[in-house]
Amino acid sequence: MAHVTVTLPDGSSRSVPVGTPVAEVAAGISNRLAKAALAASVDDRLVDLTYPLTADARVRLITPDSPEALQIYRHSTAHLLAAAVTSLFPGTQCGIGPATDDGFFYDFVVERPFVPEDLERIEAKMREMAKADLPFERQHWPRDEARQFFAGRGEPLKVQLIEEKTEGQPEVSCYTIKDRDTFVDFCVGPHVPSTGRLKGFRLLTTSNAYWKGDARNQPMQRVYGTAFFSEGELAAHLARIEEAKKRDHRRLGRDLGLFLFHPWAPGAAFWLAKGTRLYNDLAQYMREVLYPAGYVEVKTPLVFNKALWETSGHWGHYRENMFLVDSSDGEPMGVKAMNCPGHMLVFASEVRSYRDLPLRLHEQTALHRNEASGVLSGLTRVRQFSQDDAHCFVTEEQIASEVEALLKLVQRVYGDFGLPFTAKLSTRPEQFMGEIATWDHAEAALAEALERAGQPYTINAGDGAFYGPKIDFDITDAIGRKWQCATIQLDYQMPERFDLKYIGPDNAEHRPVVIHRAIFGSFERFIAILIEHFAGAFPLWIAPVQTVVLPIADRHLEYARTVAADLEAAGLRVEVDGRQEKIGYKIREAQLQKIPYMLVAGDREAAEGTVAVRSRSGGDLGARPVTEFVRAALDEVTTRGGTTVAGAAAAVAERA
RNA sequence: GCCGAUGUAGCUCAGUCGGUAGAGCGCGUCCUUGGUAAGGACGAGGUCACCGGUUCAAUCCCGGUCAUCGGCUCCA
Repeated sequence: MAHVTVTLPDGSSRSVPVGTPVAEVAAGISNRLAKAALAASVDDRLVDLTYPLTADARVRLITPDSPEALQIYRHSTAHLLAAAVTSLFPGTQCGIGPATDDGFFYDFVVERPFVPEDLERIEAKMREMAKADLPFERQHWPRDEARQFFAGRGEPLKVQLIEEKTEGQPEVSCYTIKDRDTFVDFCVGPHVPSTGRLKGFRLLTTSNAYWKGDARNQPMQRVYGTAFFSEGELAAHLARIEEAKKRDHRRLGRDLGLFLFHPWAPGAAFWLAKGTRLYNDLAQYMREVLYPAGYVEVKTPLVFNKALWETSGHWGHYRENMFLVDSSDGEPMGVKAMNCPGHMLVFASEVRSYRDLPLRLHEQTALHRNEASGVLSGLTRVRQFSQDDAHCFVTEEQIASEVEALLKLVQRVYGDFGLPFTAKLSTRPEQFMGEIATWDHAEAALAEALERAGQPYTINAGDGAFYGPKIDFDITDAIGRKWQCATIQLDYQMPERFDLKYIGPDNAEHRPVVIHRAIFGSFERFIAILIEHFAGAFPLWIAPVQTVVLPIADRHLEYARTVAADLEAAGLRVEVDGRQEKIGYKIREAQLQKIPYMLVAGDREAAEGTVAVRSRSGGDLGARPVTEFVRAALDEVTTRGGTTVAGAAAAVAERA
């Protein structure tokens, strides 16, 4: 019998008869591997364990530890869901059911929307089918036969998928799960060998979706679920969802008196006293970072003539997202949705020399974008917001060094907030403007800057903006969620549209390049992230109220006010809780407001010029002279104590 | 914008199978002056989101509007 040679990841190889399923290769290595294997990678293609080896190949078994494993496992769980649904609700049409970042979903066409009780029934059916350990069987069908089969079953969506995905192929693959009925799904796979492998899953919610995500198409019911290899990991994930709910900035924003929303201004926050404090402090922090880095701050108009937006190109592409207002002469004007066009006008307002470059314009004024009503959400998706926006006008040659400086700013700012982050370089998309040589040069400049700044990054090929490549940053918060905040985008188009020029050393006109960049992104969104990251327990240096003085009895109120005045004079943000309540009550309130330090003032303290310090996270620290506390607190502010991820985790551990 | 759900006191929520409503917390007054996470008594708060319809009667049923929440990106 003919043999093929299998090469394993460790470089070793072995010879097996032609047609041997990869599962047997696993069995030949070890029992443990055979039991753990879910699928395999053959010459970098993911396949089932039943896949027969017909040629020499590199083979890697996929086990729960493999990077691809969870995705396969979740996709199989989605199939199990579909099998359960079609079994319980005959006549249901299936759409698609992919794995997602933290679970899976499957879309169905059903008679009536699912209710929570349906989910319970479906999940119970899934467990029953998992317990029965039914095999996922792969079949190869002639394409026409498959089309007829699904058409005959009243599954036109599957027919459509077959037509779109397998054009020109003689055969298509389907997977079956045989229960009382046989569930058949058109699917490229791979899948785990049998339903018995699926354990830690849970259905979460249902929602509406459309076929192919297009509202003009067939409405469908989407069932979301999540799945992990073990019950323990599943429980941890569900706990994380609960934790995220507790940290929801919309709830904390109200509880902590930071901001509110009103139905009469949808998508626009009212910043209350404490929230404004935080907002302004962040704005000031950013100025203190940017001014020494050579930025100048400007304020440009909020409302512009149509001509500006026509020149920038936004009138054609972005108008439906802009608020338009009438002017006295009847011409519509656009409320600004971004600062760049205004900054182009600032640049163009003078003759610029190469000696003036880089010119860095920073702006924090409000922007408005008319987001669809259904997408508004807390501070993370709003209609009115401000960015820590800036545009750097540079020469072609300055790109790399300017971006390197920017990367260092990003590293510094996220470091100050204790937020870990990753960078990704997005390169030329299929639809792009300009010359390929220019793009190549720009991408090389960005890569060079990343290397020089010592910034690890991944490449997101083809994901750049049509006007230039970019670097995006994802920060990871205290409970592991990723948020895209900072961005650095090269733009060759906007200078072109506004016919920007500078005079070079050769005394000729040249076109500058614009770098759009933001580090926080928007103040609104960044504050939302900070609230959720710190669970509302801000480190001292950004806490809107840093200390509260708690007099024990009325006779200590005067002393408490003296203490507060001292703290305030030292630059600390302080309140006095002079209400006629017991000290335990005041402490409880201060803890719930997540105020970093509580200073108890009674007879002993008033007599000795001390305060009894209680820390939000560390409890009673004992009496200390006021001056000593001030010194320690100011030191903590300067060093940004409590900002690290570990500090945030400690804050979480505090009683909620 | 689309689909679904929700909207009752400042907050969290009960409730009314159609007869205009309640709790806890918070708030106010009084008593209490208390030493590290809730002292006590009394009291004030509601056009039951808004507009319209059905009805003798609507917070409840019907229609519309607004807002909020979950989705609407994940492509065998």
